[in-house]
Amino acid sequence: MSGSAGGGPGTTGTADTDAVLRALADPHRRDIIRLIHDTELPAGQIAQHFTLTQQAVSQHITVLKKAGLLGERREGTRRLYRFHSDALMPVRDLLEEFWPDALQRLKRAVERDHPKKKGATRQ
Amino acid sequence: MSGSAGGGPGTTGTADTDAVLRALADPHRRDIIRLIHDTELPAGQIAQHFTLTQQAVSQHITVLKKAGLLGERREGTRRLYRFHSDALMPVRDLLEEFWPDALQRLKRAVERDHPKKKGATRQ
DNA sequence: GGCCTTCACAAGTAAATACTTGTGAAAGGA
DNA sequence: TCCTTTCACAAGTATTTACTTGTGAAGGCC
Repeated sequence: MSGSAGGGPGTTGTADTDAVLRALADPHRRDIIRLIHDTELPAGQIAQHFTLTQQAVSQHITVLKKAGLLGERREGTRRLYRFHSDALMPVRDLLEEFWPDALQRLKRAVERDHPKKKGATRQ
Repeated sequence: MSGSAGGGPGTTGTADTDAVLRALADPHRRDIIRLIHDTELPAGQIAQHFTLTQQAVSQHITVLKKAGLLGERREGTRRLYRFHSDALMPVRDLLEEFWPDALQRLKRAVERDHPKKKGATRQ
């Protein structure tokens, strides 16, 4: 059996899976992730990139945070957010379960794009 | 820029991505996919596996079908459904974009589990 | 102290979602 | 032909979602 990240009872992390997939199923939230994918950013700067209100973006951030996709670090009055890639485990597990062949293709794609990098796994 | 599956204007298939992720973000629908993952099944038999009404399951099937995750084949009064793994492309692309390291791990996992299988990609 | 800035909490609203019951179309068997 | 099976369409409802405006708490600067 694969993943089983959380410590919840029941089956293999269905609650997590739900939260993560639903969090990702919104273009605004995916854009937020893109913004802070490698750069840590304060909430205000994230909000500036959208036509939404500051509060709306804050709510999106909350959804992402509850799904485990965002980490928060307070610095004075500001709150800096960064992406938590580990939370994508349920998505990976789902792909692995539903479409194992995709992994073979991905493997080849990765080998083509990142020729011979070794053990670059962070965290 | 990765995938870009569809032929739409705008960015990289956001509409598809939304539909697929939202379709997957429901445990009932994921169970439906598990049921027909390798076996083709008529709607009625799918419905029997749930405590929901036949109509509710039919609605879930419609959602999955609209997301491209299910294919329909009519045979007499019955409608047989099968899983369309290609529709998971947006999910794969998302993983690739957001978590490239995961692919490295998957690659290793696949190599461990399927020692030296070659080009087993169906479709 | 007062006054900014940064940001989330609260409440309200329109639309979407996940169901229910009721019904009828499509196909096959008597 | 009528009758049954299989299944989606229709309409109604409760809950959730994606936003809005209003507000107040937390911290830094004068």
